[in-house]
Amino acid sequence: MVATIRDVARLANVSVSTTSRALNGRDDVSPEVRQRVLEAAGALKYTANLHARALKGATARTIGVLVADTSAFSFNAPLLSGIYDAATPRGYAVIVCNASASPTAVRDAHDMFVEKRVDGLLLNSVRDGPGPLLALQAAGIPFVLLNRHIDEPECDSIALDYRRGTYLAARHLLERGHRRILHQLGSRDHPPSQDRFPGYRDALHEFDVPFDPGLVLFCDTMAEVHQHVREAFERTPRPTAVMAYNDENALPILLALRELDLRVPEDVAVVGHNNLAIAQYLDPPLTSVAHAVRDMARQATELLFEKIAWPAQQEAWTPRNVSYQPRLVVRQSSGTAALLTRSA
Amino acid sequence: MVATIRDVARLANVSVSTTSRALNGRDDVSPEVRQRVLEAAGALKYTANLHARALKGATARTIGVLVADTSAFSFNAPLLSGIYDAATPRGYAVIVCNASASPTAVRDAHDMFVEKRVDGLLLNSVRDGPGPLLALQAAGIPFVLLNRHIDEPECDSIALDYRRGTYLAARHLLERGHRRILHQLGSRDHPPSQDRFPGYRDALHEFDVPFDPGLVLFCDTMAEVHQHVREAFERTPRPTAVMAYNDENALPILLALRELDLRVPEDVAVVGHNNLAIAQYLDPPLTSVAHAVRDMARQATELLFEKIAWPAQQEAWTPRNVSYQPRLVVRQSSGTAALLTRSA
DNA sequence: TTGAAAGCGTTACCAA
DNA sequence: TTGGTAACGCTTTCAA
Repeated sequence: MVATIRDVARLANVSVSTTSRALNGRDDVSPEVRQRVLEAAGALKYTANLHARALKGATARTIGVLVADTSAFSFNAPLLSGIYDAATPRGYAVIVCNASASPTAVRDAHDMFVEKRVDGLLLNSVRDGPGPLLALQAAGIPFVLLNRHIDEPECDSIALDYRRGTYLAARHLLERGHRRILHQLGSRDHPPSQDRFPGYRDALHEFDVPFDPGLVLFCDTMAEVHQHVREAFERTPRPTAVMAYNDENALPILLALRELDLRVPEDVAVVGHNNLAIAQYLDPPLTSVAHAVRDMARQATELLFEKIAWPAQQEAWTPRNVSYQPRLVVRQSSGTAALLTRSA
Repeated sequence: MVATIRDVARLANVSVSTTSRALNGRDDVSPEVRQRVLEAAGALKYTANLHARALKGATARTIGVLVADTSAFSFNAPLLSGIYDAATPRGYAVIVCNASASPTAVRDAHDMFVEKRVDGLLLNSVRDGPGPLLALQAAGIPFVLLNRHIDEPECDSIALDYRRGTYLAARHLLERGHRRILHQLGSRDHPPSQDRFPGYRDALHEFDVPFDPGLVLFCDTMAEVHQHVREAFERTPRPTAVMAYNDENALPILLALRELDLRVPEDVAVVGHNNLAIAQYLDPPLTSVAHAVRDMARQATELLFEKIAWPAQQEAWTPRNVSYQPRLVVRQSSGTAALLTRSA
């Protein structure tokens, strides 16, 4: 179907080895022969078979990405975008797998990555614990944890500091006088939800505000967000502020508040998370915690390449744990300066 | 670094060929030997090298995806998700490339896909014209155009019918009495923008409304959407309705209208596109054109697999062009039944 | 039931 | 400067 190097050699009337050297731009080939070989290759539309190259010891120039849940759109899209940005200019291809496709998806994906002899791996899921990671280490495949952390084995990780982001949001609200702050989270067993929660407690503790478990809501869908938040605001004493799990979830929250005739920010302050482009166009513009997802992914990919290129024989690699710091973007949904004065 | 089949054979004390047969579950191996081989493989954590297999004639079980622009988040995320959903259960890996990474990105990506001998290709970009497609056909790599179309060469394509979606939205507004409908689009040279526009003209024509070029706005960023739409509503005669390029863009539009104290839907009707989850939570809930992006991607992937499995030697393949029909989801932003009566 | 050998497409090593 | 040969890891004849 496709021409091989032998076809090219035959057409150019030289040996296969000379053809190989000519195609690879080596200098021990006469200009005239090189010319003939390149013409023949062009005529036959020859493209080297990467599998053969990989078998000879070259690498496949491919990295793998294991994503926790491909349906978490607004997170995964910039994540993958950052990875491509770093990988493509280096000539690396990216294979993406979905860890939540099936119960055995994580294992299947790891097996596939090893089969394909990828040069390295970015893991956004450690659902199956340290086992697969140890296997990777044994197989000599470098990897970096992407927005996940695990204590054993000690490995490289680059993560957004959700705890700190949540802390910043909560502190901001506490500073403005809020004491009953509703904390809306995603699924109970979802790592990003678990990462956020301690930041809320940190801030409460700092302001000597007792923790009320009734103010924490775990929601699996937008419809649940809407319903649970609405119910929470119908109870007394009413919360005076809400921290949304993310900016999308702020929308059903804002709807619930409209339905209850509660004004934002006069009656209730609202803070989002992730600072999507839409946040500034909401009514009122949404205060949100900005995380550099794309940058994080890019840097994780660059760290992975550093690791791939590391001469492990000569020097031991020291694992790194990079934490990306969030930034609170204050807009009107969390109150104005006037409000600040009033409640201070 | 990693065990080969010879290591396994040596440890199990059998030949390489027997080892291969045992590992591949062939039945001409004695149970006792098979057992020994599997144990040895387990002990050495043996994983077959896919490059060697591919070289022997097996396929790499990989498909490639060329995405037009990885930063178009809300479109690409469900697109890729649908592709994974179809590919992963079949044991296929997915390599994703970004066609807008560099001027040579399309060519580079095609070269890479051929080098890697992928089994098939999904193309969401035909930026470089028919040349690369002809090359693929010559190389015998099956491909399907994903939400793109090209006349020559004749090839398989699966696309969302943006023209029809835009027509439905415009007709809906015309039926409610609107005659000055602002049409906000994305970049002028962006195919999805070009696909939408004729639908607008179709509807105007059907209602005998003359086309006013001043009512079409091309915008590259959300900030531009906000600014251009605002300017358009400050001119007289004022439009009475807006069709947003997509739901995200509806947000800066709604903001511009709020700033001008124009009520939605009483003063201005607004229609979005893509029907994101957030549409129903906006204020007012946004009428939007729903497109089944994920389904389209899944079906495109399945069509690709059908093509990959096609016995081309025996029967000629007949190209198909599937058009995914949109659905208008009417919510309050385009007016109520009362309004309909009033303006009819 | 088992094993030896050939070959997939490529590159590297040596000789010529 | 060129070409023959071996080897990468695997599967598949074909013999034994």
